[in-house]
Amino acid sequence: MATARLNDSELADRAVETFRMYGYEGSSLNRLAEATGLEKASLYYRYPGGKDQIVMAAATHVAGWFEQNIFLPLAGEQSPRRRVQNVARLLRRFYADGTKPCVLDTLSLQGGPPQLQAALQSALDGWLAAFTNIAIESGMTRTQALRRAEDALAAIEGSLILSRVLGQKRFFLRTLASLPDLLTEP
Amino acid sequence: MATARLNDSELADRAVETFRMYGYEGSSLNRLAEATGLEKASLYYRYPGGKDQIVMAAATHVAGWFEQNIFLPLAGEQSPRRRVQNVARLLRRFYADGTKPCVLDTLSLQGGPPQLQAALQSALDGWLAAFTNIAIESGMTRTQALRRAEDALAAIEGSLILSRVLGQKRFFLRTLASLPDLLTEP
DNA sequence: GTCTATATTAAGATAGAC
DNA sequence: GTCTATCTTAATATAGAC
Repeated sequence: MATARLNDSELADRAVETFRMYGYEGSSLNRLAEATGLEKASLYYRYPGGKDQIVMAAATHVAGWFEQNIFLPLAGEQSPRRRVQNVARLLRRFYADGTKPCVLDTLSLQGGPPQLQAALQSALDGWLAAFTNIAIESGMTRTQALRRAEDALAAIEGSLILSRVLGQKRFFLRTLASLPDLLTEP
Repeated sequence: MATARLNDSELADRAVETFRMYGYEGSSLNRLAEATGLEKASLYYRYPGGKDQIVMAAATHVAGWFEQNIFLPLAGEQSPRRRVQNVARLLRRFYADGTKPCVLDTLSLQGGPPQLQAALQSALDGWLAAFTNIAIESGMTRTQALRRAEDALAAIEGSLILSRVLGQKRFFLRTLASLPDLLTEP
């Protein structure tokens, strides 16, 4: 058997980059083929279910990224504040200083397979829980911590839109800078 | 000359509804025809430039809606707080309690004509200016007012995403409820 | 001004060679 | 496992009747 040009993780990663920029409907197989360096037929070999299977693999891959770069670091050894600072740094890279959209936004538009919405919901739920937990650990009540987590998530997603539409990174970067206080100062 | 089934305003309104749900790439002429009740050929008669012209008309129409339902009410006669409460009510209807996405989000993805991004940027700039002005009028410094306006916009856009992905209106509704304090309490 | 019918291009998807 | 070639369907767009 011939060896694959890209492993599943690299392949899903390229797919995520395409879906986050163009959305589900805008991510044609031609664009996905170009982004991955594979021909359309090769994509069908890797994902017999076609575009729907590719987008689900992309969603799963992003959920894994959240696991590694948000959930795990937030459950680490350092002080809560340092852990949040670390996560903010990782988020800054993932969103390229606010120049790249969030898949939770992009892929939650109408269109795509029904399970996709469930996958996005699950990923966002996990993210909210991770933020809530670090806020509780920082001394907040459950209610207050939940509220801070929701505000933080909304601020991240909202500032990404402002940064994208106005072409200015400062909105997103400022939100990241506010994260430590928001999540760890009761 | 035969009389049009829909005037330009009604037509643009249906187009906006389609674009906000499906984005630019997902809004095929078939979907636009279904949403407007016109055949594709009739859409080309009204908009010879095709889909690109339709999306620009939609963007212009939304900018007009902002003018009428945000800028003008915020420059009204009542107290600043009452004016913001009024705008919050209008926003609640426009976003259907947080169940419908914002075109500034949906249409700012990759794809579509280049002028579209300029139109969205201009609409968002106007919205920010209107929010900033009411905050200044409420006694804030220019710097503080600008900051509050940006935070308010990001909170609106971000909470719309949370509400959409998690299927819960409360995120968006809570943001609307916080608007009067955010924009009029120094 | 809107329609039916049709042309043209791109999208999603498969077959079979290497 | 990836490719070229091809099929089928849907998309954008136009022609011409009413």
